[in-house]
Amino acid sequence: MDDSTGPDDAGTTLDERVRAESAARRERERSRTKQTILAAAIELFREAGLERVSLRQVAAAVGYSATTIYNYFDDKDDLLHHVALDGFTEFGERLQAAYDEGGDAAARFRRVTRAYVAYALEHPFHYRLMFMDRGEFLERSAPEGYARPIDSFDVLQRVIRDAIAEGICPDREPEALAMHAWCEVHGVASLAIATPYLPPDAALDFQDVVGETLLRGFASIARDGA
Amino acid sequence: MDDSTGPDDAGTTLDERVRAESAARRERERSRTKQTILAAAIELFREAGLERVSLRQVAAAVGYSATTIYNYFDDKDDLLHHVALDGFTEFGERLQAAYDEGGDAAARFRRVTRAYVAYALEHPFHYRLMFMDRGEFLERSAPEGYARPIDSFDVLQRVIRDAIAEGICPDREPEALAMHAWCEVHGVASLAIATPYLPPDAALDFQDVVGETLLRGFASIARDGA
DNA sequence: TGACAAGGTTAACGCCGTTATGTAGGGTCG
DNA sequence: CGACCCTACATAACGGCGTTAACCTTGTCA
Repeated sequence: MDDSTGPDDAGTTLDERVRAESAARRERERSRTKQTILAAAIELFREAGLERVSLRQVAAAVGYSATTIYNYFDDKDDLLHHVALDGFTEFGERLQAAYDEGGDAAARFRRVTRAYVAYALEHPFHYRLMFMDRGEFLERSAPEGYARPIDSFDVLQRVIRDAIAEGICPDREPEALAMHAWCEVHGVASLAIATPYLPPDAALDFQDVVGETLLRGFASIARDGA
Repeated sequence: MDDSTGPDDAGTTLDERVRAESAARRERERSRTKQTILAAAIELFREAGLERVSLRQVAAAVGYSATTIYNYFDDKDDLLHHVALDGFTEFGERLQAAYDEGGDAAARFRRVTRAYVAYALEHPFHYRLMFMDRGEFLERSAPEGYARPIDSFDVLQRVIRDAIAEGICPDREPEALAMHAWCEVHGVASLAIATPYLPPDAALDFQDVVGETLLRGFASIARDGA
């Protein structure tokens, strides 16, 4: 907003510039501390999930008292939201990367859905937090600098649009079809994570079969109608 | 086991019979109290989920002190396990009822999968506990008198066997195909429960579409091969 | 009668999230 | 320079949690 921090602004006194510089430095310090706390929370969370993340433990990990966390986050929920946002960002990037490898719609579908399940298996605590325990984080507005969680869903939707364009998917609303695909992959991922009957080792191969069957179903409807 | 409580057993003294009767009565009392506690826990849980179920609150609801719960359950986890078992029983019965309405395999598939999602929507806290938060309960051995959780899965498996028999499903291992169907319905159910992007109102209709597509996919593979 | 077990109690421990309160230090300004 | 205030931390405390230990009461039984 205010650009008085520039070194050669006309109409600003030295005093004003010093003050602005100082405010900016404090802002940076503050942001750095916040990142430090968040990093510690994420590390604890990655290791052992929610049970390990208490304000007291996070604070101890960074050498602060527990109440100091409240200087940087509204409450524990806000801190967890930031942990989730960290997950959404990496998750979105991985889906995007899988999409960007190119190929036809079917190839993209296979890679993106596989990447989806792979992420869940590699980061089960994050996946739980984002899509099972605290799904409401999905539509909580993200602070500046964070990927919108919904972006991951956009990747799925683009895959579907490609598939429609290639005629291997019925010409319905892409949102609904993408939601359909989401149910697929989420079903596989979450059962693998949360129940003993779909062992994580087998889940990726299983996803291949499930995904292929969905492609067959879509193609069948696209060809012969509903 | 011991049938000495019968009124006309030869070789038992009056004393023995009185003692046995008394022991049996104590056993009944004990079981009744346990059921009372469990019922209170289930009621609290149905209303507000895990957050509401603390040993202290359950105890208060039945007029005991918190520590008394430990006379009837190992710990909080054991109590929750029993709450889950209650859910597994009703869940299994509803799937079974849907199966029992008859019809061909496709009709049974539609009804059972729809009943699956319907249960999840009606009892979201129970569904969360059973299949999302504490999936390990699925293979924890159930105490006497409780349905084996796995029985619900058996219903799905029977539907698949019927479908294979009718040729609308590829002739693969029924376990894997049932797991496939499980991923389907669990994906729909759990996204509807846990995330804001699949509204519960729409989930049942959505399941119809998803289920139909799976049938198409299975039929396509059964017809043309993988 | 007297030991004993069963079923209940209260007290306490160490966690937890959160709030109220204090304090040390630097920035701002008369 | 000194008064002030705001920021960034700290400590203490509250109520709630699961759980354990210690105690009491009461009915059973040798």
